[in-house]
Amino acid sequence: MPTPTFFNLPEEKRKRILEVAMDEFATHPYSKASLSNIVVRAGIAKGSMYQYFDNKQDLYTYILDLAAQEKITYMKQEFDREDDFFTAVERLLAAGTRFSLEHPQLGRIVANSLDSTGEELLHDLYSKGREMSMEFFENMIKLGMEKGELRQDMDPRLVANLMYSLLGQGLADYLLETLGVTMREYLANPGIWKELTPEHVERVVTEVIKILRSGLQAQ
Amino acid sequence: MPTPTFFNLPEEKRKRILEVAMDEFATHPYSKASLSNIVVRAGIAKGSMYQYFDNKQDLYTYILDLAAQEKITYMKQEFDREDDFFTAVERLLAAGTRFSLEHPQLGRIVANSLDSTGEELLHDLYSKGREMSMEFFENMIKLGMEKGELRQDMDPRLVANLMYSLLGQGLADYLLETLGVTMREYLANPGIWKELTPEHVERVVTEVIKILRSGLQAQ
DNA sequence: ATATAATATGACCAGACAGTCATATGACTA
DNA sequence: TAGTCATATGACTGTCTGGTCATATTATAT
Repeated sequence: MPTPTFFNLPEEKRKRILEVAMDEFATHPYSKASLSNIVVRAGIAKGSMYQYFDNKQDLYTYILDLAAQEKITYMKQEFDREDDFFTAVERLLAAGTRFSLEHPQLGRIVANSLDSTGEELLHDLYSKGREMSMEFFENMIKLGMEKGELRQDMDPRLVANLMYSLLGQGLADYLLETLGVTMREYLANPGIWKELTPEHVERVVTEVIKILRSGLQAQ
Repeated sequence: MPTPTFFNLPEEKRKRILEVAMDEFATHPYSKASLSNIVVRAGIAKGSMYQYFDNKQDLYTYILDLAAQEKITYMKQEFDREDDFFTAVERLLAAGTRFSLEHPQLGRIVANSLDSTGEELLHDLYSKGREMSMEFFENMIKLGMEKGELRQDMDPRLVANLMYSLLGQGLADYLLETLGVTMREYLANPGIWKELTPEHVERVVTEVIKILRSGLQAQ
């Protein structure tokens, strides 16, 4: 957690530091992100950073938490526990994809945290995030089975795993790819979002859900 | 590419260097893998490494290529272009999963290369691998559509994307998870493989294919 | 104006990194 | 034995890293 000093900072300065740090962690995995680089870009002294945060990990976890909270809030708006399974998944997938396109920086920070390989220091933190998602999915699936919306000859944990793979960053990446834009380029210039209207997102999401519902096989 | 000197090395020494380097690149992403660490563990001088390879990237690309070739060879054994779509996917998925469990080191090296975020240097190389897989999937899908095995109201590119997400490292990870083992632990002690028989893998693969075929929805 | 506390600073440190190079060792040839 | 070529070596360089700390600046209160 940041020190009280950090919260006493004039808002302009505090925001600037956060923005720069977010950009750094969105464009580099934890171990490659550079504190030295951040402080230079934010126009503050190295020592000052250590008046605000204990160390690199403290800064990172704070920022990851901010990003994750923002995404969760965004998704919760879209989630309605009264929805049937496929409607719920459709809305979650649409919301997640829109979030990644509207807030690519935050999206990347969260997405980076989902691949725990190679960051031993953060492995526990990262696992926790994955486990929470998995549990959420698993409960949705079990409920869908009880309500008779889903086939019951499946292992919920396995299905949750498949959904986790499917519903991640993948769809946003696919949409950018159809425009010939890499996520890297998009991060640097998100103006291209104009072409990716919510309707466009919705159309692709609908197709994915149709597949999730009925499979690939010809009738 | 390695220098002639490297290939002139006594086999024992050459193998030892490769083994150590593979382990390093399997357990660390490119930027975190340490040449200094490799040479110490392999018991050779730093300078010697530079008699064998131009630089770190040269060593890495060589090793990634070895791992990828090995996996491709393994998968090709299992692939039969006469198979119908779902049989082909089933066999590919089973083979890929078995490969990751039988050769976790090679599997990790390849899997690490599939996430190009944060390794700007290697971005082009990594993209090429992804594009080749995607093209392969896309062709399979188009063929399946033509043969009437698959629904034809889907965008092949989108389906290829979904398959790419689905058929990656995910299933091997899931299987390890059901045993309460992380990939990290498994890499250090692959002896646990005994519990993960090919039949076990086949059972889970069959379930995934059933879902891929007919979806999640209750009939 | 003075004293006290909060904040800002950047030179500095130790460690790790990829990569270099002059020198040493060995092996093979004449 | 002398000479030539391939190979091996590890001390060293330059650069970057996260992190520290004595000192300087600023704001607050008396």
